Amino acid sequence: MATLTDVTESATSRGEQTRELILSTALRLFREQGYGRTTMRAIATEAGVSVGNAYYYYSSKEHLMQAYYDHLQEQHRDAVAPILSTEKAFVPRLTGVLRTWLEVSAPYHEFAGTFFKTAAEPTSPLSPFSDESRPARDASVKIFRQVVDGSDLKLPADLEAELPELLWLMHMGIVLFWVHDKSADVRRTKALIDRSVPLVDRLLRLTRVPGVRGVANDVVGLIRSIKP
Amino acid sequence: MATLTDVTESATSRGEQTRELILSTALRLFREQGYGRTTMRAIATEAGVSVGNAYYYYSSKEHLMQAYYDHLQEQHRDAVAPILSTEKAFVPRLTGVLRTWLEVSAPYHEFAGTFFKTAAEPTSPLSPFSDESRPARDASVKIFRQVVDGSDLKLPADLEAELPELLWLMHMGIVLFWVHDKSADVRRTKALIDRSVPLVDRLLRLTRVPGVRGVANDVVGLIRSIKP
DNA sequence: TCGGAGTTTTGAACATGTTCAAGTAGTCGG
DNA sequence: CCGACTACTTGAACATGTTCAAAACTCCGA
Repeated sequence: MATLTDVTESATSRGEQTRELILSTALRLFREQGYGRTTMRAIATEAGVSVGNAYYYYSSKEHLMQAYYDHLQEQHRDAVAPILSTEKAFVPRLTGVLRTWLEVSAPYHEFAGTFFKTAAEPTSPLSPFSDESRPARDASVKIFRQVVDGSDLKLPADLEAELPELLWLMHMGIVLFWVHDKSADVRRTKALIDRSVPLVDRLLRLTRVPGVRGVANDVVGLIRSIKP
Repeated sequence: MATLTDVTESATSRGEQTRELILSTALRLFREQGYGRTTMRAIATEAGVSVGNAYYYYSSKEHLMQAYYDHLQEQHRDAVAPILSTEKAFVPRLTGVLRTWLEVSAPYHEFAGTFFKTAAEPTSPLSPFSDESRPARDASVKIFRQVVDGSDLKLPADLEAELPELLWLMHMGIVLFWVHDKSADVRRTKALIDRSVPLVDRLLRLTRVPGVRGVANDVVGLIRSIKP
């Protein structure tokens, strides 16, 4: 609960407490019964407010999820800090960041599917590509920029500039895999991380090989050309 | 209409006509007003049946979309045949297949977002990774297998075996990009295809370079290890 | 203290996907 | 032709996200 109230600066107007009460109740119910089975009526009742009041603070059920996403984001950023400040090698840095995300998100694995469902819709404000979630996305990319900058990697400047976003994309891919991962203790996702990170490392270092550098340049050019 | 009725073998039982009437009405309304704004009541009314009857044939609104997806699949397979039988070089083969998908799907671009939204949910039968959509997925992968097999590519056997699925994955990525592409005439998606295909081609041919082959082998190993 | 402006709260009403018990119609063995 | 079995059809009822007009509350200046 404390983590939730910490998030916003101390109550600015009357309703802040109600807002947070609704949010924490919603997150709890989402976790306990899944997103689909949690009704707005249930959230309102459990929080001791009316349905209309819940809508006064969160204009839709999806927006409650958006709030969850921001919450997750902050937890991840905090949990990752010690790794980034101690570890210097690229592989453990990236592995650590990705596995930490797994840990932070674990309680929500079951209902995460529904989250990414709505996130996949381009018109949804929850889409990871939407303007509305730019702050969260930028914050996430920033983490990967730290992964790159603080590491022992030596890369061509242009590739290094694009790399954080590419790693964020990789992260999104892993999240997609995780959402579908039904193995015990998400073993398969963990395996994916542990095996793909060293591979990325090798690939990146390969960019020094003459024949490969050309392709790498093309990749960078492609990325740049399709950016909005 | 013809394409729709062709799909299933000639009427096996009484209700087949009704089934197809409902489907074609639904697809038309989806196209005309978008998925979200098309109500089941509207579909039923327009098709001249009751709401309950629509549910007798399609157990949910999502299943109507599943039917649309199958329909699209078949159109793509047919439209792609001439390319696969004439073109021999890998780059134009793959480019042709991907751009043809764009053409076939163009009328549905607007409401495709909603489609892929539900498709992204792992528990949905519409998920491209679900058992229920395995037939459609296999059919799609098969197209990419033809792209590889009929081309001038010379690759290590294990990589060649995995390549069709990898290309299908690439296709999914492009679809995701397309869904979010708001540029006129989906120019950006077309650019993505035209630039990324030659890049893939170069990457694949690079696997002959000694230093690269090791990485390629690891990629193949990784793919295999995470398959369910 | 009073009145009003802004903020918060309420719950009934609405829209729409979905279910279901009941009805209808075609079909087949006798 | 009859009865019954299956296939099909119906529409009212239900569940739940969302809206909204009205009420309640808070705060502040006169």
